[in-house]
Order: sequence, then C-alpha cells, then structure tokens
Amino acid sequence: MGIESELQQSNFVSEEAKAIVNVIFTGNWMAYQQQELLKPYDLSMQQYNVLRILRGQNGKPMTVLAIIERMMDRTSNASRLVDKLVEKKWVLRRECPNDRRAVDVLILPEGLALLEQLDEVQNQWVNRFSHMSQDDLVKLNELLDHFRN
Amino acid sequence: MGIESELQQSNFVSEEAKAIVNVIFTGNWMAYQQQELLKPYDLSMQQYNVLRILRGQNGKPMTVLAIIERMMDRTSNASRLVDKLVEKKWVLRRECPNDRRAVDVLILPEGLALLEQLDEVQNQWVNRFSHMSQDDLVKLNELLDHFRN
DNA sequence: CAAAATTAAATGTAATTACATTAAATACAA
DNA sequence: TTGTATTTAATGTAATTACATTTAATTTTG
Repeated sequence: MGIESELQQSNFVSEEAKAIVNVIFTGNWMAYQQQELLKPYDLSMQQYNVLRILRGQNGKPMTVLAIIERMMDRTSNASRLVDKLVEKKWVLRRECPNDRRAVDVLILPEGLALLEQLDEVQNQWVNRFSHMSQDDLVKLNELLDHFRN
Repeated sequence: MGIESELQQSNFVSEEAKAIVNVIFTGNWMAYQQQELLKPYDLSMQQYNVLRILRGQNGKPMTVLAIIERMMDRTSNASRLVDKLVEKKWVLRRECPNDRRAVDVLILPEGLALLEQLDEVQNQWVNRFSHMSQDDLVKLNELLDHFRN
C-alpha cells in the first residue's frame, strides 16, 4: 500500500514532502513491529539497542557517552536505560578506572544469552521482508544514506 | 554518511537487517529535524499532523477516530492532542450531531493562519534535500512503500 | 599550583505516552 | 422492546521521555 492510501492523502505538494512523510511513517511502522517482537522479552527497543551495542564490543566495556553515540535514538536517557539493564542483571556497571567521572558498562553472560535467543526471533522475522530483492535493499540503503546527506 | 559510520557499526548480518535499522534511524533523524522546525511555534509533530489533516478536510469536521486513521503516528493519544489544540484556540471541538458518542473537530481560522506560516518554513527547509534528484525521490518512495508490503 | 571551565553521568521535574478502564451512546439480537 | 454487545471518546495510572540542573571528576588557564 502506497503512503497516499496508507494516510488517505492524495495530494502531497512535492515528491520531497512525500518522501519526508514516508520516511517518518515507515520508521514508526518498523519501530512498532520491533517493539511487538521484543515485548515478550520485557525489553524496549532502546534497551535492545544498548545490549547489541555492548555485544559488539566483544567483552570490552563502554562508557555511557560512547553508548549514546552509537544509539539509533540518541535522545534516549541512556543513564536510566542502563539502570533498567542492570536491574535485570543483563549488564554490569562499574567505575571507569582511568576516568572516575565515567562509568564502564559491560554486557553479562545472561545478556548475551538473551541476545542469542533474540537473534533467532529476528532471523525468523526478517523473512517477512523476503519480497524485497537484494538489489532493492541495497538501493533503499543507498537512498536513505543519501537522503540524510 | 552511510548508516555504518553513522552508528559506528561495520557488520550488519544482512542487507535486510541494515535496511531495517536504516529506516528506523532515518525516520528518527527526520522526525527530530521536524520537531526542531516546529519548536518555535510551540507545536509538536503530532499536533502539526492533526492540524494538517484537518486542513485537508476543507472546512468539513472530522471525528477523533477519523483523525487517528490518518495520523503518521497512530499510537498517539489523539483525544488529549486535540485538547492541546483546543487550548491554543487552533481548533474547535463540538458534539457530532448525528452520533452523540463522536466528537467533531474543526480547524479554526487561527489554525489555518498558523499552517500557512509553517508552509513557508517547510518550503524553505525542503531545499535541504535538493541533493536528491526527482528520480531518487520517486524511487525512495516506491521502495519504502514496497518495504511495508 | 589554584581557580575556572569543561566533561560525564545522575537526578528532579513536568510533560508525554502507553495501556487499561470507564462512561455514554448506538447498534444489534432475542 | 429490552437486554447485550459494540463503538467512540475521555480518563486514570504508571512508565517513559525531554529538558534543565546537580554532582563529581578532570582539564585548562592564568
């Protein structure tokens, strides 16, 4: 379904205006799907994002600031996000040895195990997009990157 | 800047995974830009969205449910969004004559005037995307539509 | 070195959002 | 018709988010 019928709007003033609305709408739509996927695991999208960033460190700790720089939604309150992850015993927080203002955050084995479970779920779910060819996906990624400049 | 360097991540498991992240990230990025644009007018994106939907009605009233169906972010609390717009005297809320459960919402001349001001601001801002060709934009819109199925 | 400026994270708060529930009106079915 | 179900919007609430402020540590400057 095209964005016009999706929003029951026929008259975008320009292709630019349409693309802007389309990007925001499709992003919201996709985020919603992800949220639904994560809901059974009591995990928000932002929490999931932080966990995956930490996994990418392969055991190395990261400061809160470094985490924020890699987050998809950088307006999130990373400090309290990490709180939640600590509460759930998925990550460890400890004072950074070389800068006592900073805090080192580390993913725990429990966190890694949860992510592995979720890898499965995600891999299944990604099949939902098998109607897109590899060329389509590459082109879409290019255009989105180009759109942001 | 590509999504990899934007998120400082080099290893997406697949082009699908990358596209999913890219769509969400670009949507957030775009929404953030819009919010900044609207901030001086004390208007949230959702409020702006509702106002524009109402303008599209050309004077005809709309129920809250009909508004929700056309919103970009359908999880918004439309009832309280309309509250805010009524507070600011941009729209009028009145009992729907043929269905007393429903509420008719109408944009006021003050709301229309605000939108006209914002049309100017938006038109200026859209120039920011002049690096995208018309073909690029058309293709992007097609791919996003296709992505959602 | 000491004072001032900057940085990193946490926290207080007001506003917003999500989710469930409620209230009122309408539609439907026996 | 009358009771039940459904629909529409509003509301209560708990959680989340945005934004500013605070606290503590580090860096810079005179």
